[in-house]
Amino acid sequence: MPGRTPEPGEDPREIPDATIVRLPLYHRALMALDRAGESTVSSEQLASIAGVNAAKVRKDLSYFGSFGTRGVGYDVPQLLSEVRAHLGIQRSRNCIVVGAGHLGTALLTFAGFADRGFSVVAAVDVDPDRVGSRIGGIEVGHQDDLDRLVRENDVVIALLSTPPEAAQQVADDLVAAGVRSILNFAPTLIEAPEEVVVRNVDLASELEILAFHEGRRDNEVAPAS
Amino acid sequence: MPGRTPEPGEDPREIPDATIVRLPLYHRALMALDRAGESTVSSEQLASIAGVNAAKVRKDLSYFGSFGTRGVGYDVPQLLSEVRAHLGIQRSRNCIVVGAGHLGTALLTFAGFADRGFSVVAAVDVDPDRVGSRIGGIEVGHQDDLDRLVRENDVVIALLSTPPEAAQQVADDLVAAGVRSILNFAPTLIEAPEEVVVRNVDLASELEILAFHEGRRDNEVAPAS
DNA sequence: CCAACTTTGTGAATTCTTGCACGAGGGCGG
DNA sequence: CCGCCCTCGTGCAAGAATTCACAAAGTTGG
Repeated sequence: MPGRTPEPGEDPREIPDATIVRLPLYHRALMALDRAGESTVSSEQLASIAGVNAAKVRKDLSYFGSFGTRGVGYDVPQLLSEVRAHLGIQRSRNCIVVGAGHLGTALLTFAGFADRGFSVVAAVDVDPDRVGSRIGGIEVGHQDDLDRLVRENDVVIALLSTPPEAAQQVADDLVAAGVRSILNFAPTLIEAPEEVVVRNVDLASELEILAFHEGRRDNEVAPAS
Repeated sequence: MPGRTPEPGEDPREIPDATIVRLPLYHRALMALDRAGESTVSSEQLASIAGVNAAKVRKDLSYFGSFGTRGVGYDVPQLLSEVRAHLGIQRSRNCIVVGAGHLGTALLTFAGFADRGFSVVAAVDVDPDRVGSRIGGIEVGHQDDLDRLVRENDVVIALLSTPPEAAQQVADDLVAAGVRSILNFAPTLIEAPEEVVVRNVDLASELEILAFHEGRRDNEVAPAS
Protein backbone atom coordinates (compact mmCIF):
# COMPACT_ATOMS: atom_id res chain seq x y z
CA MET A 1 0.00 0.00 0.00
CA PRO A 2 2.78 2.52 0.70
CA GLY A 3 3.83 2.35 -2.94
CA ARG A 4 7.34 1.05 -2.70
CA THR A 5 9.47 2.41 -5.50
CA PRO A 6 10.18 -0.64 -7.60
CA GLU A 7 13.75 0.32 -8.38
CA PRO A 8 15.39 -2.38 -10.44
CA GLY A 9 18.54 -2.97 -8.41
CA GLU A 10 17.48 -1.23 -5.25
CA ASP A 11 18.82 -3.56 -2.63
CA PRO A 12 20.45 -6.93 -2.50
CA ARG A 13 17.55 -8.55 -0.66
CA GLU A 14 14.19 -6.96 -1.10
CA ILE A 15 12.03 -7.54 1.96
CA PRO A 16 8.37 -8.19 1.09
CA ASP A 17 5.70 -5.96 2.60
CA ALA A 18 4.05 -8.90 4.29
CA THR A 19 7.29 -9.65 6.09
CA ILE A 20 7.76 -6.06 7.16
CA VAL A 21 4.48 -5.98 9.02
CA ARG A 22 5.51 -9.10 10.90
CA LEU A 23 8.90 -7.82 11.99
CA PRO A 24 7.38 -5.89 14.90
CA LEU A 25 5.81 -9.11 16.14
CA TYR A 26 9.19 -10.77 16.18
CA HIS A 27 10.66 -7.74 17.85
CA ARG A 28 8.09 -7.93 20.60
CA ALA A 29 8.56 -11.66 21.03
CA LEU A 30 12.34 -11.38 21.11
CA MET A 31 12.22 -8.64 23.71
CA ALA A 32 10.10 -10.87 25.91
CA LEU A 33 12.49 -13.78 25.45
CA ASP A 34 15.49 -11.61 26.14
CA ARG A 35 13.91 -10.22 29.28
CA ALA A 36 13.19 -13.78 30.38
CA GLY A 37 16.86 -14.58 29.95
CA GLU A 38 16.45 -17.03 27.09
CA SER A 39 19.60 -17.18 25.03
CA THR A 40 18.31 -19.14 22.05
CA VAL A 41 14.98 -19.71 20.42
CA SER A 42 13.77 -22.00 17.67
CA SER A 43 11.58 -20.88 14.82
CA GLU A 44 8.85 -23.01 16.32
CA GLN A 45 8.95 -21.24 19.67
CA LEU A 46 9.24 -17.81 18.14
CA ALA A 47 6.30 -18.61 15.89
CA SER A 48 4.14 -19.63 18.77
CA ILE A 49 4.92 -16.46 20.73
CA ALA A 50 4.35 -14.25 17.74
CA GLY A 51 1.23 -16.07 16.64
CA VAL A 52 2.36 -17.13 13.20
CA ASN A 53 3.71 -20.40 11.83
CA ALA A 54 7.26 -21.62 11.90
CA ALA A 55 7.84 -21.78 8.17
CA LYS A 56 6.90 -18.14 7.87
CA VAL A 57 9.27 -17.17 10.65
CA ARG A 58 12.17 -18.90 8.95
CA LYS A 59 11.37 -17.44 5.57
CA ASP A 60 10.97 -13.97 7.02
CA LEU A 61 14.23 -14.12 8.95
CA SER A 62 16.04 -15.52 5.95
CA TYR A 63 15.55 -12.22 4.13
CA PHE A 64 18.25 -10.70 6.21
CA GLY A 65 20.71 -13.53 6.06
CA SER A 66 21.46 -16.68 7.93
CA PHE A 67 21.52 -16.20 11.65
CA GLY A 68 20.25 -19.46 12.95
CA THR A 69 22.34 -22.46 13.86
CA ARG A 70 20.87 -25.68 12.61
CA GLY A 71 19.94 -28.07 15.33
CA VAL A 72 19.76 -25.23 17.85
CA GLY A 73 17.84 -22.20 16.70
CA TYR A 74 18.54 -18.49 16.79
CA ASP A 75 20.63 -16.53 19.25
CA VAL A 76 18.19 -14.24 20.97
CA PRO A 77 20.33 -11.12 21.55
CA GLN A 78 21.85 -11.34 18.11
CA LEU A 79 18.53 -11.78 16.38
CA LEU A 80 17.01 -9.01 18.44
CA SER A 81 19.75 -6.66 17.38
CA GLU A 82 19.36 -7.75 13.79
CA VAL A 83 15.63 -7.14 13.81
CA ARG A 84 16.17 -3.74 15.40
CA ALA A 85 18.71 -2.83 12.77
CA HIS A 86 16.34 -3.69 9.98
CA LEU A 87 13.49 -1.83 11.61
CA GLY A 88 15.71 1.21 11.80
CA ILE A 89 15.31 1.63 15.53
CA GLN A 90 18.81 1.05 16.82
CA ARG A 91 18.69 4.57 18.06
CA SER A 92 15.43 6.08 19.18
CA ARG A 93 13.26 8.06 16.77
CA ASN A 94 11.51 11.23 17.78
CA CYS A 95 7.78 11.66 17.43
CA ILE A 96 5.28 14.44 17.76
CA VAL A 97 1.64 14.08 18.72
CA VAL A 98 -0.68 16.41 16.85
CA GLY A 99 -4.02 16.84 18.55
CA ALA A 100 -4.06 16.47 22.29
CA GLY A 101 -7.60 15.24 22.84
CA HIS A 102 -8.30 11.99 24.62
CA LEU A 103 -6.54 9.91 22.01
CA GLY A 104 -3.60 12.29 21.87
CA THR A 105 -3.38 12.12 25.64
CA ALA A 106 -3.35 8.35 25.50
CA LEU A 107 -0.52 8.50 22.98
CA LEU A 108 1.42 10.99 25.09
CA THR A 109 1.17 8.88 28.20
CA PHE A 110 1.57 5.49 26.58
CA ALA A 111 4.40 3.72 28.31
CA GLY A 112 5.05 1.20 25.59
CA PHE A 113 6.82 3.37 23.04
CA ALA A 114 10.18 3.89 24.71
CA ASP A 115 11.04 0.18 24.78
CA ARG A 116 10.22 -0.16 21.18
CA GLY A 117 12.47 2.60 19.97
CA PHE A 118 10.32 5.71 19.98
CA SER A 119 10.35 8.83 21.99
CA VAL A 120 7.48 11.27 22.00
CA VAL A 121 9.14 14.65 22.35
CA ALA A 122 6.46 17.18 21.49
CA ALA A 123 2.75 17.77 21.15
CA VAL A 124 0.55 20.49 19.71
CA ASP A 125 -3.11 21.38 19.68
CA VAL A 126 -5.28 24.33 18.69
CA ASP A 127 -7.50 24.44 21.74
CA PRO A 128 -6.29 27.27 24.05
CA ASP A 129 -7.39 25.24 27.07
CA ARG A 130 -4.95 22.53 26.19
CA VAL A 131 -2.06 24.59 24.90
CA GLY A 132 0.40 25.16 27.71
CA SER A 133 -0.72 22.19 29.77
CA ARG A 134 1.60 19.30 30.46
CA ILE A 135 0.57 15.77 29.52
CA GLY A 136 2.83 12.86 30.28
CA GLY A 137 5.72 15.22 30.89
CA ILE A 138 5.35 16.98 27.55
CA GLU A 139 4.22 20.56 27.26
CA VAL A 140 1.51 20.99 24.67
CA GLY A 141 2.48 23.68 22.20
CA HIS A 142 0.30 25.58 19.80
CA GLN A 143 -0.35 24.30 16.33
CA ASP A 144 1.42 27.38 14.96
CA ASP A 145 4.63 26.22 16.57
CA LEU A 146 4.48 22.90 14.82
CA ASP A 147 7.15 23.74 12.28
CA ARG A 148 9.56 24.98 14.91
CA LEU A 149 8.94 22.06 17.26
CA VAL A 150 9.50 19.55 14.50
CA ARG A 151 12.75 21.13 13.41
CA GLU A 152 14.14 21.83 16.85
CA ASN A 153 13.45 18.34 18.11
CA ASP A 154 14.49 16.42 15.06
CA VAL A 155 11.07 14.86 14.74
CA VAL A 156 10.67 12.34 11.95
CA ILE A 157 7.36 10.68 12.80
CA ALA A 158 4.02 12.29 13.53
CA LEU A 159 1.05 10.77 15.32
CA LEU A 160 -1.96 12.50 13.88
CA SER A 161 -4.89 12.46 16.27
CA THR A 162 -6.91 15.48 15.25
CA PRO A 163 -10.53 15.47 14.12
CA PRO A 164 -10.85 14.32 10.51
CA GLU A 165 -11.70 17.80 9.20
CA ALA A 166 -8.31 19.10 10.28
CA ALA A 167 -6.27 16.10 9.23
CA GLN A 168 -5.29 17.09 5.69
CA GLN A 169 -4.19 20.58 6.66
CA VAL A 170 -2.15 19.23 9.53
CA ALA A 171 -0.61 16.63 7.29
CA ASP A 172 0.42 19.30 4.81
CA ASP A 173 2.02 21.30 7.59
CA LEU A 174 3.84 18.25 8.87
CA VAL A 175 5.20 17.45 5.45
CA ALA A 176 6.29 21.05 5.01
CA ALA A 177 8.09 20.85 8.33
CA GLY A 178 10.02 17.82 7.17
CA VAL A 179 8.20 14.94 8.81
CA ARG A 180 8.64 11.80 6.78
CA SER A 181 6.21 9.35 8.31
CA ILE A 182 2.69 9.84 9.55
CA LEU A 183 0.54 7.55 11.61
CA ASN A 184 -2.95 8.78 10.91
CA PHE A 185 -5.71 8.06 13.39
CA ALA A 186 -8.24 10.33 11.72
CA PRO A 187 -10.86 8.42 9.77
CA THR A 188 -10.16 10.12 6.50
CA LEU A 189 -7.80 9.67 3.60
CA ILE A 190 -4.83 11.98 3.72
CA GLU A 191 -2.77 12.84 0.69
CA ALA A 192 0.95 13.20 0.95
CA PRO A 193 3.90 13.21 -1.41
CA GLU A 194 5.10 9.79 -2.39
CA GLU A 195 8.23 9.94 -0.26
CA VAL A 196 6.19 10.44 2.90
CA VAL A 197 4.86 7.18 4.28
CA VAL A 198 1.37 7.29 5.75
CA ARG A 199 -0.21 4.50 7.73
CA ASN A 200 -3.78 4.60 8.86
CA VAL A 201 -5.28 3.30 12.07
CA ASP A 202 -9.02 3.62 11.91
CA LEU A 203 -10.59 2.20 15.03
CA ALA A 204 -14.09 2.13 13.63
CA SER A 205 -12.82 0.19 10.63
CA GLU A 206 -11.30 -2.40 12.90
CA LEU A 207 -14.61 -2.82 14.63
CA GLU A 208 -16.38 -3.17 11.32
CA ILE A 209 -14.07 -5.98 10.34
CA LEU A 210 -14.98 -7.74 13.56
CA ALA A 211 -18.65 -7.07 12.89
CA PHE A 212 -18.33 -8.67 9.49
CA HIS A 213 -17.35 -11.92 11.11
CA GLU A 214 -20.11 -11.53 13.69
CA GLY A 215 -22.58 -11.13 10.87
CA ARG A 216 -21.36 -14.30 9.27
CA ARG A 217 -22.26 -16.21 12.38
CA ASP A 218 -25.59 -14.57 13.15
CA ASN A 219 -27.25 -15.74 10.03
CA GLU A 220 -27.03 -15.75 6.34
CA VAL A 221 -26.35 -12.20 5.21
CA ALA A 222 -29.69 -10.60 4.52
CA PRO A 223 -29.16 -8.37 1.50
CA ALA A 224 -30.76 -4.98 1.53
CA SER A 225 -34.19 -5.10 -0.05
CA MET B 1 -5.34 -14.67 9.46
CA PRO B 2 -8.50 -15.42 11.47
CA GLY B 3 -8.45 -18.96 10.06
CA ARG B 4 -11.61 -19.11 7.99
CA THR B 5 -13.08 -22.56 8.03
CA PRO B 6 -12.63 -23.74 4.48
CA GLU B 7 -15.97 -25.50 4.24
CA PRO B 8 -16.49 -26.86 0.74
CA GLY B 9 -19.86 -25.34 -0.09
CA GLU B 10 -19.99 -22.81 2.67
CA ASP B 11 -21.61 -19.85 1.03
CA PRO B 12 -22.69 -18.85 -2.43
CA ARG B 13 -20.19 -16.01 -2.69
CA GLU B 14 -17.11 -16.24 -0.56
CA ILE B 15 -15.69 -12.81 0.18
CA PRO B 16 -11.87 -12.74 0.26
CA ASP B 17 -10.11 -11.44 3.35
CA ALA B 18 -8.42 -8.70 1.39
CA THR B 19 -11.80 -7.42 0.33
CA ILE B 20 -13.20 -7.53 3.84
CA VAL B 21 -10.59 -5.18 5.16
CA ARG B 22 -11.45 -2.71 2.43
CA LEU B 23 -15.19 -2.70 3.05
CA PRO B 24 -14.85 -0.23 5.92
CA LEU B 25 -13.07 2.15 3.58
CA TYR B 26 -15.96 2.02 1.19
CA HIS B 27 -18.36 2.43 4.05
CA ARG B 28 -16.58 5.57 5.17
CA ALA B 29 -16.44 6.95 1.66
CA LEU B 30 -20.10 6.23 0.99
CA MET B 31 -21.17 7.90 4.21
CA ALA B 32 -19.29 11.00 3.18
CA LEU B 33 -20.88 10.96 -0.27
CA ASP B 34 -24.32 10.40 1.18
CA ARG B 35 -23.87 13.25 3.63
CA ALA B 36 -22.80 15.43 0.73
CA GLY B 37 -26.04 14.56 -1.03
CA GLU B 38 -24.46 12.65 -3.91
CA SER B 39 -26.89 10.17 -5.34
CA THR B 40 -24.55 8.20 -7.57
CA VAL B 41 -20.88 7.46 -7.63
CA SER B 42 -18.59 5.77 -10.14
CA SER B 43 -16.02 3.19 -9.23
CA GLU B 44 -13.41 5.73 -10.20
CA GLN B 45 -14.66 8.36 -7.76
CA LEU B 46 -15.20 5.88 -4.98
CA ALA B 47 -11.71 4.56 -5.53
CA SER B 48 -10.17 7.97 -5.25
CA ILE B 49 -12.00 8.75 -2.01
CA ALA B 50 -11.13 5.42 -0.50
CA GLY B 51 -7.54 5.51 -1.69
CA VAL B 52 -7.54 2.37 -3.81
CA ASN B 53 -7.88 1.77 -7.53
CA ALA B 54 -11.05 1.51 -9.54
CA ALA B 55 -10.65 -2.06 -10.73
CA LYS B 56 -10.34 -3.19 -7.16
CA VAL B 57 -13.47 -1.34 -6.15
CA ARG B 58 -15.48 -2.98 -8.89
CA LYS B 59 -14.13 -6.42 -8.14
CA ASP B 60 -14.76 -5.98 -4.43
CA LEU B 61 -18.31 -4.79 -4.90
CA SER B 62 -19.02 -7.53 -7.37
CA TYR B 63 -18.73 -10.09 -4.59
CA PHE B 64 -22.09 -9.11 -3.34
CA GLY B 65 -23.86 -8.91 -6.64
CA SER B 66 -24.44 -6.36 -9.35
CA PHE B 67 -25.53 -3.04 -8.04
CA GLY B 68 -24.05 -0.62 -10.47
CA THR B 69 -25.67 0.69 -13.60
CA ARG B 70 -23.36 0.72 -16.54
CA GLY B 71 -22.71 4.11 -17.92
CA VAL B 72 -23.69 5.73 -14.63
CA GLY B 73 -22.19 4.17 -11.56
CA TYR B 74 -23.56 3.03 -8.24
CA ASP B 75 -26.54 4.36 -6.35
CA VAL B 76 -25.08 5.78 -3.16
CA PRO B 77 -27.85 5.01 -0.65
CA GLN B 78 -28.39 1.55 -2.04
CA LEU B 79 -24.73 0.70 -2.04
CA LEU B 80 -24.33 2.12 1.43
CA SER B 81 -27.08 -0.08 2.69
CA GLU B 82 -25.61 -3.06 0.93
CA VAL B 83 -22.18 -2.50 2.45
CA ARG B 84 -23.74 -2.09 5.87
CA ALA B 85 -25.66 -5.31 5.47
CA HIS B 86 -22.53 -7.21 4.59
CA LEU B 87 -20.61 -5.66 7.43
CA GLY B 88 -23.35 -6.79 9.78
CA ILE B 89 -24.01 -3.32 11.14
CA GLN B 90 -27.54 -2.64 10.00
CA ARG B 91 -28.42 -2.47 13.62
CA SER B 92 -25.92 -1.19 16.10
CA ARG B 93 -23.63 -3.59 17.95
CA ASN B 94 -22.86 -3.19 21.62
CA CYS B 95 -19.31 -2.91 22.88
CA ILE B 96 -17.58 -2.90 26.22
CA VAL B 97 -14.31 -1.18 27.04
CA VAL B 98 -12.09 -3.15 29.39
CA GLY B 99 -9.45 -1.03 31.05
CA ALA B 100 -10.31 2.61 31.58
CA GLY B 101 -6.86 4.15 31.45
CA HIS B 102 -6.00 6.88 29.00
CA LEU B 103 -6.60 4.70 26.00
CA GLY B 104 -9.82 3.31 27.44
CA THR B 105 -10.95 6.85 28.09
CA ALA B 106 -10.22 7.77 24.52
CA LEU B 107 -12.26 4.82 23.34
CA LEU B 108 -15.13 5.72 25.66
CA THR B 109 -15.28 9.28 24.46
CA PHE B 110 -14.57 8.63 20.81
CA ALA B 111 -17.37 10.22 18.82
CA GLY B 112 -16.78 8.25 15.67
CA PHE B 113 -18.21 4.88 16.65
CA ALA B 114 -21.94 5.64 16.68
CA ASP B 115 -22.05 6.59 13.00
CA ARG B 116 -20.27 3.46 12.05
CA GLY B 117 -22.65 1.11 13.78
CA PHE B 118 -21.20 0.66 17.24
CA SER B 119 -22.37 1.66 20.63
CA VAL B 120 -20.13 1.54 23.66
CA VAL B 121 -22.46 0.58 26.47
CA ALA B 122 -20.20 -0.42 29.34
CA ALA B 123 -16.71 -0.16 30.78
CA VAL B 124 -14.81 -1.86 33.56
CA ASP B 125 -11.50 -1.40 35.35
CA VAL B 126 -9.80 -2.75 38.44
CA ASP B 127 -8.49 0.51 39.84
CA PRO B 128 -10.78 1.64 42.71
CA ASP B 129 -10.12 5.25 41.77
CA ARG B 130 -11.66 4.73 38.40
CA VAL B 131 -14.49 2.37 39.29
CA GLY B 132 -17.65 4.36 39.82
CA SER B 133 -16.52 7.36 37.80
CA ARG B 134 -18.34 8.34 34.65
CA ILE B 135 -16.43 8.67 31.39
CA GLY B 136 -18.18 9.78 28.26
CA GLY B 137 -21.53 9.11 29.84
CA ILE B 138 -20.68 5.55 30.84
CA GLU B 139 -20.23 4.49 34.43
CA VAL B 140 -17.08 2.47 34.93
CA GLY B 141 -17.90 -0.82 36.63
CA HIS B 142 -15.58 -3.17 38.45
CA GLN B 143 -13.83 -5.94 36.62
CA ASP B 144 -15.76 -8.43 38.75
CA ASP B 145 -19.00 -7.23 37.19
CA LEU B 146 -17.74 -7.90 33.71
CA ASP B 147 -19.79 -11.04 33.22
CA ARG B 148 -22.99 -9.40 34.37
CA LEU B 149 -22.42 -6.25 32.32
CA VAL B 150 -21.75 -8.23 29.18
CA ARG B 151 -24.86 -10.35 29.59
CA GLU B 152 -27.20 -7.59 30.66
CA ASN B 153 -26.19 -5.29 27.86
CA ASP B 154 -26.01 -7.82 25.08
CA VAL B 155 -22.38 -6.99 24.43
CA VAL B 156 -20.78 -8.82 21.53
CA ILE B 157 -17.54 -6.90 21.02
CA ALA B 158 -14.87 -6.01 23.56
CA LEU B 159 -12.23 -3.33 23.31
CA LEU B 160 -9.34 -4.58 25.37
CA SER B 161 -7.18 -1.75 26.64
CA THR B 162 -5.60 -3.18 29.76
CA PRO B 163 -1.88 -3.52 30.43
CA PRO B 164 -0.44 -6.52 28.61
CA GLU B 165 0.01 -8.56 31.79
CA ALA B 166 -3.72 -8.59 32.39
CA ALA B 167 -4.80 -9.12 28.81
CA GLN B 168 -4.99 -12.90 28.68
CA GLN B 169 -6.98 -13.20 31.87
CA VAL B 170 -9.39 -10.53 30.75
CA ALA B 171 -9.75 -12.20 27.39
CA ASP B 172 -10.61 -15.47 29.07
CA ASP B 173 -13.25 -13.75 31.17
CA LEU B 174 -14.68 -12.06 28.13
CA VAL B 175 -14.95 -15.30 26.25
CA ALA B 176 -16.57 -16.96 29.23
CA ALA B 177 -19.09 -14.14 29.35
CA GLY B 178 -20.01 -14.76 25.73
CA VAL B 179 -18.14 -12.03 23.88
CA ARG B 180 -17.42 -13.15 20.36
CA SER B 181 -15.03 -10.51 19.04
CA ILE B 182 -12.11 -8.80 20.69
CA LEU B 183 -10.16 -5.79 19.56
CA ASN B 184 -6.92 -6.12 21.45
CA PHE B 185 -4.79 -3.05 22.07
CA ALA B 186 -2.42 -4.77 24.47
CA PRO B 187 0.94 -5.53 22.90
CA THR B 188 0.78 -9.23 23.55
CA LEU B 189 -0.64 -12.27 21.86
CA ILE B 190 -3.93 -13.39 23.31
CA GLU B 191 -5.26 -16.89 22.88
CA ALA B 192 -8.92 -17.49 22.31
CA PRO B 193 -11.10 -20.30 21.02
CA GLU B 194 -11.33 -20.47 17.27
CA GLU B 195 -14.86 -19.12 17.10
CA VAL B 196 -13.83 -15.90 18.81
CA VAL B 197 -12.30 -13.43 16.42
CA VAL B 198 -9.41 -11.40 17.75
CA ARG B 199 -7.87 -8.43 15.98
CA ASN B 200 -4.80 -6.68 17.26
CA VAL B 201 -3.94 -3.02 17.18
CA ASP B 202 -0.41 -2.51 18.40
CA LEU B 203 0.56 1.11 18.20
CA ALA B 204 4.23 0.50 18.71
CA SER B 205 4.18 -2.01 15.87
CA GLU B 206 2.66 0.57 13.58
CA LEU B 207 5.45 2.96 14.43
CA GLU B 208 8.02 0.28 13.80
CA ILE B 209 6.65 -0.28 10.34
CA LEU B 210 7.03 3.42 9.66
CA ALA B 211 10.53 3.31 11.08
CA PHE B 212 11.40 0.52 8.70
CA HIS B 213 10.71 2.80 5.78
CA GLU B 214 12.59 5.63 7.46
CA GLY B 215 15.54 3.34 7.82
CA ARG B 216 15.42 2.51 4.17
CA ARG B 217 15.87 6.15 3.30
CA ASP B 218 18.48 7.05 5.89
CA ASN B 219 21.13 4.80 4.50
CA GLU B 220 21.91 1.32 3.58
CA VAL B 221 20.87 -0.90 6.45
CA ALA B 222 23.87 -1.38 8.66
CA PRO B 223 23.72 -4.97 9.85
CA ALA B 224 24.55 -5.66 13.46
CA SER B 225 28.21 -6.46 13.89
C1' DC C 1 34.84 -40.32 15.70
C1' DC C 2 30.45 -41.77 14.33
C1' DA C 3 25.50 -42.03 14.26
C1' DA C 4 21.22 -40.24 15.62
C1' DC C 5 18.70 -36.23 16.23
C1' DT C 6 17.35 -31.52 15.75
C1' DT C 7 16.38 -27.40 13.33
C1' DT C 8 17.58 -24.27 9.74
C1' DG C 9 17.25 -22.46 4.96
C1' DT C 10 15.11 -22.78 0.62
C1' DG C 11 13.34 -24.65 -3.92
C1' DA C 12 8.86 -25.80 -5.64
C1' DA C 13 3.90 -26.15 -5.48
C1' DT C 14 -0.16 -23.84 -4.10
C1' DT C 15 -3.19 -20.33 -2.98
C1' DC C 16 -4.45 -15.54 -2.73
C1' DT C 17 -4.45 -10.93 -4.64
C1' DT C 18 -3.98 -7.52 -7.97
C1' DG C 19 -4.52 -5.26 -12.29
C1' DC C 20 -5.44 -5.26 -17.10
C1' DA C 21 -8.29 -5.10 -20.83
C1' DC C 22 -12.35 -5.64 -22.99
C1' DG C 23 -17.14 -7.20 -23.88
C1' DA C 24 -21.82 -6.22 -22.32
C1' DG C 25 -25.28 -3.13 -21.05
C1' DG C 26 -27.49 0.97 -20.15
C1' DG C 27 -28.22 6.12 -20.62
C1' DC C 28 -28.41 10.27 -23.49
C1' DG C 29 -28.14 13.50 -27.36
C1' DG C 30 -29.55 14.20 -31.85
C1' DC D 1 -35.47 5.64 -32.48
C1' DC D 2 -30.64 5.08 -33.33
C1' DG D 3 -25.93 5.29 -32.50
C1' DC D 4 -22.38 7.07 -29.47
C1' DC D 5 -20.39 7.19 -25.14
C1' DC D 6 -19.71 5.87 -20.59
C1' DT D 7 -18.97 2.64 -16.83
C1' DC D 8 -19.75 -1.80 -14.93
C1' DG D 9 -18.59 -6.71 -14.45
C1' DT D 10 -15.27 -10.26 -15.20
C1' DG D 11 -11.98 -13.68 -17.48
C1' DC D 12 -7.29 -13.98 -17.50
C1' DA D 13 -2.55 -13.32 -16.67
C1' DA D 14 0.97 -11.53 -13.69
C1' DG D 15 2.62 -11.08 -9.19
C1' DA D 16 2.78 -11.91 -4.03
C1' DA D 17 2.49 -14.54 -0.18
C1' DT D 18 2.01 -18.86 2.05
C1' DT D 19 2.94 -23.51 2.90
C1' DC D 20 5.13 -27.82 2.17
C1' DA D 21 8.74 -30.82 2.38
C1' DC D 22 13.41 -32.02 2.42
C1' DA D 23 18.44 -31.65 1.94
C1' DA D 24 22.12 -29.43 4.41
C1' DA D 25 24.37 -28.48 8.51
C1' DG D 26 25.32 -28.41 13.12
C1' DT D 27 25.00 -30.62 18.00
C1' DT D 28 25.17 -34.18 21.32
C1' DG D 29 25.73 -38.66 23.42
C1' DG D 30 28.03 -42.91 23.24
